Amino acid sequence: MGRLTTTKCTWKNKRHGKRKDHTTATFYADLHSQMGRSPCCDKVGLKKGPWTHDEDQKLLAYIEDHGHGSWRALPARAGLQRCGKSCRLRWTNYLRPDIKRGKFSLQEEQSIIQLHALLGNRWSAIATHLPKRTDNEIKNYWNTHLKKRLAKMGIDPVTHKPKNDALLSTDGQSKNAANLSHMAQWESARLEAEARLVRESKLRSSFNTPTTYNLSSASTSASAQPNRSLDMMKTWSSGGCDLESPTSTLTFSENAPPIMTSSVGDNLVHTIEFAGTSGNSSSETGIIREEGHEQDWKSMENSVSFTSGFHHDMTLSIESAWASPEYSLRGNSEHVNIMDEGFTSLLLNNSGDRSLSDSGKDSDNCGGGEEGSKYYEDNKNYWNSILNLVNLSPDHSPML
DNA sequence: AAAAAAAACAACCGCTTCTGA
DNA sequence: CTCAGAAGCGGTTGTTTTTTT
Repeated sequence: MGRLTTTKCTWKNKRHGKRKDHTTATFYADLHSQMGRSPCCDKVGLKKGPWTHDEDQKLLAYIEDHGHGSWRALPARAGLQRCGKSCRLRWTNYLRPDIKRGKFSLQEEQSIIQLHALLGNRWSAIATHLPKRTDNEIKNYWNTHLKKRLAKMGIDPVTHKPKNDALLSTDGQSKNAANLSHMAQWESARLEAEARLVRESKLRSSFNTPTTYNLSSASTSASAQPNRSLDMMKTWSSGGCDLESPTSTLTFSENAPPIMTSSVGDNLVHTIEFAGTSGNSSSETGIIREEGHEQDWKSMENSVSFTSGFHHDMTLSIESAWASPEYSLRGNSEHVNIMDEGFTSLLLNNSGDRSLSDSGKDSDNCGGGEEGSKYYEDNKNYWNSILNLVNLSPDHSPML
């Protein structure tokens, strides 16, 4: 078969790309400890590789009775021939009762993409906003599904911009992209702080509880946190043209209606409904926003055309972007405009029947003309959508 | 039906960060 | 303030499963 046939006793040195046999690995581990870096645990005689059902049961039973406490000490106490780190990973990524497994919904995928555009490969931060999903699962899903799809569309999965974006070096769009990037950095920092607060809250809430794992207290502790997020972003967004980030000139206008609301569902807490039209547009195009949407996207490939303009529903715009081969293959002017804007900009285009050729023009000055203000209106809407997304999250995020 | 290739994902490794003494 | 241990985190590997040839 075509499976990889590397032997079980070899491993690859990541830094040097060389394979070493297990003996050599052990030697290097010993060397490491002699050089001052101690191994995470005594690996002699410890089992590696896939967990058996029996091991899972032992770990589950132990944690149910005693909590995990010290991971290092846990394996011996639980009667497992594993290192503590392996136990922690198994628990965190697989056995924990408050994690959801199975296919990602379309909404979850969109959240991942949005958050990745903001945060990059910071999977734990992203996972904070995707309840019941682990960072490892999100990371795997990104690497095996989403990244490839973006690449297929000609979008750089790292920057979320078209791969030919290098051509746009001096115009307003590039400046705007830089502004978005600056804001993303700020938001990223904020999310980190927020996650820290949540962790602290968790610690506080569990301070008086026995070592036994308590799902209910863990999962609700974040709710007790006052919603203190996004103060800075709100300050930005409320300040109009006079307010700037330390480095950005991106501004917002006031009094725009929110474009995104959220609801809490059984399967997905952050169901993102964009203002007004999601239901209609879904039914119009036969999109099913649930499990198995991969099929739906494929089926859309032959039915969605960008020549008709953007849909009211931002969600649909994204879906269309995913699904339409024309999007990535056509070479006409409309296509160029879309590609110039980039994938992230697709998220901005939620404002009705706006034509493609209007997008992204004359946007470097604040309030400079109708199109410019429209453009900033869209930017504001985009960031509002992100704000809503992250604002809602702490109340529903699982404790990690 | 068999082989090969691709996809999927659990688990590992090692660096970084946090925490408490 | 410093240090060591513990835990967190992200990149990567390796095995299994599924799809294609």
